[in-house]
Amino acid sequence: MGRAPCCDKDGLKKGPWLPEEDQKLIDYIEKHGPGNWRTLPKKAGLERCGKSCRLRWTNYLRPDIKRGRFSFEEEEAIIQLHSVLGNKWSAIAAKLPGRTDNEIKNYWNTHIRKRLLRMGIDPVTHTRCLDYLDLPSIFTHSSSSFLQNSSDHQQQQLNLLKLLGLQSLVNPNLLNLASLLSTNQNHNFLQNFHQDDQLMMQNQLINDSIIQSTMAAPPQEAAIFDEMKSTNGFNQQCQQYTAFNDGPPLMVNNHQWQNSNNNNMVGAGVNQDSGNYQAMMDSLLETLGLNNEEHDDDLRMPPLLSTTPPLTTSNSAYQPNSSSTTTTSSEDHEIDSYCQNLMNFDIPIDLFVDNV
DNA sequence: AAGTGAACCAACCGCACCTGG
DNA sequence: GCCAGGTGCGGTTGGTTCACT
Repeated sequence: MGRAPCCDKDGLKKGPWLPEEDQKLIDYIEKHGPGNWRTLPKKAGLERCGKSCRLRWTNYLRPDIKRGRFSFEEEEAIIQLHSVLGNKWSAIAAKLPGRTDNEIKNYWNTHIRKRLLRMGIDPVTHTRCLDYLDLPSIFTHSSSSFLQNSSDHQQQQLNLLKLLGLQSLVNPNLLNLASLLSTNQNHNFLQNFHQDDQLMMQNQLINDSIIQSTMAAPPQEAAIFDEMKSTNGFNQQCQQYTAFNDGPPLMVNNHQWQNSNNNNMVGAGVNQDSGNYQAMMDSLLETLGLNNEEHDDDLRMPPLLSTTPPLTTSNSAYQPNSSSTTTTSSEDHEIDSYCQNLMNFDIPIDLFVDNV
């Protein structure tokens, strides 16, 4: 049995609202308040369905609606909130006074989403896109620190395939968790909160991610995450790790946990911390009766998530200095670089986020 | 000036959740 | 606990405007 329609649509008007209709709706709501949307149209003398009236009021006629172009600050808030909340437009709108979910959604789809794509950033995951079909240019991308760190071409290719394997084979939920725990994106992002808020939010994000991952993960992975949740000091150790390291930890040689940015692996503290992380993961696996050789693929951290220099090689990726790509206006250029900064989470959003 | 395609955005649609009987 | 109505939300559509040829 299907649901009954929200109202009898026979004879009801659809399409754009006329000024007279707007005025009737405004007059009625100012006098009686929004109330029951189903009965409102009849009482207000409108030949519209209640749903249409509600939408017109909430998206257009409400007195507190701010109209006009989105400011840089608003755009910044939208991107950052979207990275945390996803397509929860109403939740995002709740953090931006005067803006409606519909308006934000439209602005995202028509402006921000395209801009991020042009910059080679996946607007869904907020991580860099990698065009797997353009492998030759990846192999010849000499500016990549990943390749610079390898000694010979064969090793470079081997590492690259390993890298791609990490990106494509690991459970996406694990990647999310891994990036959450370890990337400097989130470190910088969290850095901008007061310490208490920071700890609270980071724990919340970690717990949410673990819950989400556990729900979607196969039984063995679920068991690992249950253990992670119950392991004393796990969150604290992750925070310590991200506080000292620029990039996500990597599992190398099946046994060693290592900072992804080898150049920074020189300080004693950093090495010590890397060792702590490794010890943590090793003890966790041992507790579960697992060992690294058998399960490292499941727990390896993704090296490409945010910390490595741009490895995006898609033909459509935004390349500011490339003459072969479509040129953008200076304004777009400016906004693009602005967005690039946003993706590093260097700009505080605490003005917009009370509690996430 | 006319034609065409892209961009924009208000509005619609269908689903899911909430709530009261 | 079940059901139906009310409401909110996210995805999509289609009309209008703009830019380009």
